[in-house]
Amino acid sequence: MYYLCRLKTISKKHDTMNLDTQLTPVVAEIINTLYGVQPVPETIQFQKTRKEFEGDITLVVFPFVKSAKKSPEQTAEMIGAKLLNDVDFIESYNVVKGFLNLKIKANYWLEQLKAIHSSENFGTTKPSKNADLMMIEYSSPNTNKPLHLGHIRNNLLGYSISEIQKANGWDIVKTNIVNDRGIHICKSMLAWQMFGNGETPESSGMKGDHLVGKYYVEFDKHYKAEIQELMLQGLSEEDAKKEAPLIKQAQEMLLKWEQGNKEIRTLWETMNGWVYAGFDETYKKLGVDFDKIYYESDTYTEGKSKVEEGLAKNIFYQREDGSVWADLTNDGLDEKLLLRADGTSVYMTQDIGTATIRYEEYPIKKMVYVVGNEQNYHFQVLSILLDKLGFEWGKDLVHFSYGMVELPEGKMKSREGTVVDADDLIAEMVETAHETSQELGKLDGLSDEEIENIARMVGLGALKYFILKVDPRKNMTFNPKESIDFNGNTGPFIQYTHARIKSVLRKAEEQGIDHSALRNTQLEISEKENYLIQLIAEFPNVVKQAGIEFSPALIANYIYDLVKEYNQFYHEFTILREENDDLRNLRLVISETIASVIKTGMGLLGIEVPERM
RNA sequence: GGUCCGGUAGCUCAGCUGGAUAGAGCAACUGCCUUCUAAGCAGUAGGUCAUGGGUUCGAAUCCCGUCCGGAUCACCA
Repeated sequence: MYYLCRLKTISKKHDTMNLDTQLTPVVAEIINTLYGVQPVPETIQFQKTRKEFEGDITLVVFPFVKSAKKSPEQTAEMIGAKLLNDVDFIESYNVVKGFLNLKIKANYWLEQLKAIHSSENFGTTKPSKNADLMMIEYSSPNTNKPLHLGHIRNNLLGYSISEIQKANGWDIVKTNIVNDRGIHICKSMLAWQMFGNGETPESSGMKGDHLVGKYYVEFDKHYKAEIQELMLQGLSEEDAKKEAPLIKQAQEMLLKWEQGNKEIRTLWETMNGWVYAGFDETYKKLGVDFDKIYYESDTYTEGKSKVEEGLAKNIFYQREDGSVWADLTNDGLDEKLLLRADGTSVYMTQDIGTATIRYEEYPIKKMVYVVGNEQNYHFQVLSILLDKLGFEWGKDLVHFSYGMVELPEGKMKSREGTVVDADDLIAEMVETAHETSQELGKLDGLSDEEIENIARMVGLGALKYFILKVDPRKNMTFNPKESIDFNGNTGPFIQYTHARIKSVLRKAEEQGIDHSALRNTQLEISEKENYLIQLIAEFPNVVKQAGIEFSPALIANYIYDLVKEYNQFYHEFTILREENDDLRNLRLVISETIASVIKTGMGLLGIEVPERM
């Protein structure tokens, strides 16, 4: 098992499509010819030429100066001359210190563009019929309170990484394990029984998950009061927490639930039903979904039997009180409880059960858990336990461990009411998007329905992009007042660029311009156009890298770079008014290809892009 | 205390498998709409890459120490 934060990758980040794989063997051959040594493949490193120098791709020659027994400049010069001679698409080279900058012929890039423009699903690999299956678990809510900002990050990451892996040829099953049982669920049930007066989502007009959450808070309030009372009577805080009537009643309720008490089960089903309806609404608004949902109430007993199996095989041991433990001291960890003395299961037991069932139901090649980094230890243990139990996939499970979302004043705390509610946040974003487009007068003349839809896309785009552009492993700060912007490195900026391109393309169509094929690939093109094509050509590598690193942020940052470059181009060049038809068509093809990369890339983040805004 | 993660502009973040003068956005200031959408573009200003060593031709990037922050080490989930 590994944390993604430790994942090392092999491929380079900024390589250009095919180019460095094409050139690497040539360089190896040249080094061999010139200096009589076979270079280690890793020492042949290409990078994108920095903007301040002339060229498209740069070979770092420092690794070869020893075997060349020459200065870096001389070495670079020799290799450059040979490359120019041997490779037909190299136009020229120049040497700066130990850097050999190669300029590639424009024609090479134009041919690339032509191929990209006429290809379908550029940048993504469709899963083949016998593709390996990756199961991705995300969301995994408790059914006692509504979703909040932390869940939003989880959901967006889970959904996006599923799309990204799909684009890398995996067969994906998105799954959700709903934590629908346990003492915390009983707390809200009990509070509702005692103080609810039969309130329902219908009678109160409240969303089901919010209603149940309200009673969870209610429980806590009364529970705390009872603890205070008992402490005044002289009990220690610890004892008071154990002896409070409410907690005892909740435990009693849990016991009844486990025994299948009809009344309790009915209440449980009713209240969970409210919560599910509420969650479905939030998921839908957020645009995330699942292929298969598991419920812990269905899987926890399977965990128990697996643990008992392990006990029988002496993998685990039992204490005098009857509790079952795993001794992980040989793995550098502690001892871990798996079954309580009364035979009830804990979190770990349930995860073992769920994993077992999943592997029975699906031919899983890779199992991914999208869960916060606060549970790193848990997954380390889970991996070892599954391995000990004889599951071959145990040690290979992936914990996609992501950082917490913090507010400017620190961690979100439900007890202090500083939690940012998911539904509220989404509504606010859409509302702001709506106001902004009205202020800008961009949507005049569109139907109310269209305006609503665009506001929804833009508001959600802002939120999603804001969260996904950050490296998932890192904690991030979310300032509700300031964080969400519609300018600069934001979702709306990218969506805007897409809409802008679409507008140009519509006008081209109105004028009857046919740019369906890039006919002339022998054009003189500007540096900006050249660079845009190179950026476009990098897209497939970015998708691949994002898959290897499990990082939607790579996609987000790439699209931003692309869009920023495009806007400069858009400002500097005319497209439709260009008098040279070939050049005009080239610019249309570049624009259209970029619009399509934006759409695909944003799609990998779960963000829609409008045709106009 | 043990283990793990992080510290880059005032703020939010890129860059980190070692490569050229560390980049964006926000906030501040200055320009650019009679021309394909100004949610845009151009510019000014802003840095001891926490800190001290080490490895290297070369370190924000790798190694070690220190400081600061966070997570975790539950018969919670």
